[in-house]
Amino acid sequence: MDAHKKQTGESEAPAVCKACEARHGGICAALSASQLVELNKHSTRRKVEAGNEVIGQGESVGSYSNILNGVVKLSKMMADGRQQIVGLQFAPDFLGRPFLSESSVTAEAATETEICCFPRPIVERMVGEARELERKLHSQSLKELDEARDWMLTLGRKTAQEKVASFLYLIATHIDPEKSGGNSTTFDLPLSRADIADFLGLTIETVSRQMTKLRKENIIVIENNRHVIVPDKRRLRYAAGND
Amino acid sequence: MDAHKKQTGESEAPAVCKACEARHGGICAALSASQLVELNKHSTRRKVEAGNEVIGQGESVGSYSNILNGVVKLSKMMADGRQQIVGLQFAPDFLGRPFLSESSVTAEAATETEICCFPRPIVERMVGEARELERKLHSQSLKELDEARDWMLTLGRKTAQEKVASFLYLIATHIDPEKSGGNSTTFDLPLSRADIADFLGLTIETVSRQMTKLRKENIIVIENNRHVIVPDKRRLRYAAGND
DNA sequence: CGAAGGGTTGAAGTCAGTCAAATAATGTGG
DNA sequence: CCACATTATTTGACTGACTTCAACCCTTCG
Repeated sequence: MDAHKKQTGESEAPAVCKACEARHGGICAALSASQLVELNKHSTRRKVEAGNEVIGQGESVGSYSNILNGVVKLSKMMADGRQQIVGLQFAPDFLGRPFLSESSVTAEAATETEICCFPRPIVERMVGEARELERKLHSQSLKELDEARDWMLTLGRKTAQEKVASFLYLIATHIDPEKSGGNSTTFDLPLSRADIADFLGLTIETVSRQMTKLRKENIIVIENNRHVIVPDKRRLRYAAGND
Repeated sequence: MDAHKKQTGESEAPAVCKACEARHGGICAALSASQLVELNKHSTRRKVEAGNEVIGQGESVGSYSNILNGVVKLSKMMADGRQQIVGLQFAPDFLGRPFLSESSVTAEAATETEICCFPRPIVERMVGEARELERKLHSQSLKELDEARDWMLTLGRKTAQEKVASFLYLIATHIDPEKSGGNSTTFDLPLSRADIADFLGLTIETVSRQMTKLRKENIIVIENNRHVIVPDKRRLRYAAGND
């Protein structure tokens, strides 16, 4: 059957892609099978350990990539070292901006992360050819913009308590491996207290205090510092000030 | 000459557009002369007084528009009334998101503003036809995303003093009617103290106090509460923590 | 003139930051 | 597997930046 398709000029999606975590929903979903084959020829899977940079702020970008699993944090730093995480990216998000060689943020793996890397020229050619791909990139940008603006409200107007609850709620609704059947969830925090603090515009100590406060109010249960159980997502959402 | 062009099927840009403030740099720059004529047939100029809504949060959008002059603020509000301005838009920015009927923010004129309105269906058809237009919209989204993330750093990590300086610097570099020859500038604040507070995640009082502090440090001169003189933009930039 | 809205200023209170120390988790070499 | 070093997190006491509450000023407008 594969042979037949090849004879007629049609191509099947590469086997790696078929099994790919990011095949659907990601940028690749906007490509035809033959484009996928083309892209796949030059793409390489890469494991990035927690804490390693994917793209440096103001660095020239050599390649683009899709997140296959794990969490990538986007951050900005001031001259004096103050830092702010400006976004979190999950599978199957696309990293990088075709045609813009400079990145305005630093992208760093928050957890152990797997990415699928594409060389710059290939991606840029494909963006030119496949309109669907451009649309997909545009819509991801819009999604990121909405998230950024939501977070501005959190940073500017919420209390420390609400900020921490907002963060936990964000993770609960993004990591969520469908195990969330009903109103309860469970997950491992992808970020250290220091990262959470940088995301929320707080200090480590305040994050810690608010976590224990949420724990004492039975809104969350914490095991091993990283594992969190949310018995009732609505309560968490409420604590986050989301209604 | 116009007649000749019409005979050959070519068309000239409409007169209104030729004189338009947003003709260059704006979305219209991505359109051919004939598309411009087409769009112009259905577009209407509208004046919006300061304080009036252009698009409501969660409201269905009846039309899109270009800002011709003035400043539009994008804001979000929490259930209990706390508010955060998540973006400022200047001419020749485009307002609205083709194909998305719901807006996640409220757009309100901060100053008296003139906009050029286009009916939804026309814009959406054109986006489908003109790839250049789609690109332009995408690149405006990316610009807004960068601005949003810059502001996240301001909201999360800067002091009240730096926030106010950042705001003034932002305005100085955006209003800037080329009169800024060298290092000094002058402008009228497009936002009230209340709006500035909502933009910076502060209270009116804190904004006021920081303004007088900057005044006493001779970084700015204030006349009539709204008119600001910046003798040295570099000093303001420094006060904003931008290096 | 008096009312109303926007802006400034002052005094007191509070939330989150800072500094410091204790405790828990993680890793390393023996 | 243990003793130790190292790092991450929690907890406490104190400080300080920003908020809150309140009064006041100034301009505008009926």
